[in-house]
Amino acid sequence: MTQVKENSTRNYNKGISINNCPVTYVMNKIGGHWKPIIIHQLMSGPKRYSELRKAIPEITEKMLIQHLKQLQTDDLVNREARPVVPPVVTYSLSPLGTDLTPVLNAMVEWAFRAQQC
Amino acid sequence: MTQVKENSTRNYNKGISINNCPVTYVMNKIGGHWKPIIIHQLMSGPKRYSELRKAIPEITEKMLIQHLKQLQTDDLVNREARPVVPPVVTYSLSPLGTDLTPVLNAMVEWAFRAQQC
DNA sequence: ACAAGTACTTACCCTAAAGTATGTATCATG
DNA sequence: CATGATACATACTTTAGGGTAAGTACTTGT
Repeated sequence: MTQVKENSTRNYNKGISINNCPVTYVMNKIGGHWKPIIIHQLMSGPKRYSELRKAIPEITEKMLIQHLKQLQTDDLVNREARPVVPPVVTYSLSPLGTDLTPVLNAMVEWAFRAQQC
Repeated sequence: MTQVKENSTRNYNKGISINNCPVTYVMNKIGGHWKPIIIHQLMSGPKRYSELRKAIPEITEKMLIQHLKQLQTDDLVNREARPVVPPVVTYSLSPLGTDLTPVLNAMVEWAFRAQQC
């Protein structure tokens, strides 16, 4: 029975609220290797699961659905499943997810300015 | 002798350039648990090492200097050491680091909009 | 009857990032 | 002569995130 350390920063940061640090809050939502890439793909319009896989060839299926699920629970993407066979599942950005555009744009702008120095 | 898998996505993402994915490029610079918090602290002006420690009580010294070093090599913060005893070391945002302000502001704005929904 | 396509699921492994704990150099001061 | 203050360094451990590989359910086409 291995003890879980409740008061570690690791655990603390998980439940961090917007009031503690808004930037950390955002990082928890869109941080990591894959989430920004997935969001970026969906910014060019809704896509089926298989289309996302083709658009991001390096991602594994596990990572793809795992992050898509997380993005759903965070209300950044919507999932629409048509009950046909073979299944047709379409993912799209929610209004909240669409609102991320200025954030990602600011990042891209900074990235190019950083490159020039 | 354990083989290192050269062609893993893990390794691939490390050397990712701005041309592949600007957002991932930015994430590599300011992502993680602590970097945004440190940058945010320095946005209110230069601070000594000990001041940063007091301002971010949860961070360990190891994490603090480790990320300060990384931020230096990425040219986001400057380090100024006065050769006195006891030492006086002051950290401040570089011009490039200061340029991150719109990015962090966009994040904060989005965070508060997200909270209302 | 079996391969193919779709959208997942699950079990197991590996590593990088984060955390813990302790040590170092220098000098002023009591 | 030992303590305190500052700004680190370093060895070891833990954990969360990511990766690999294989399996599932359902139906259409051959």
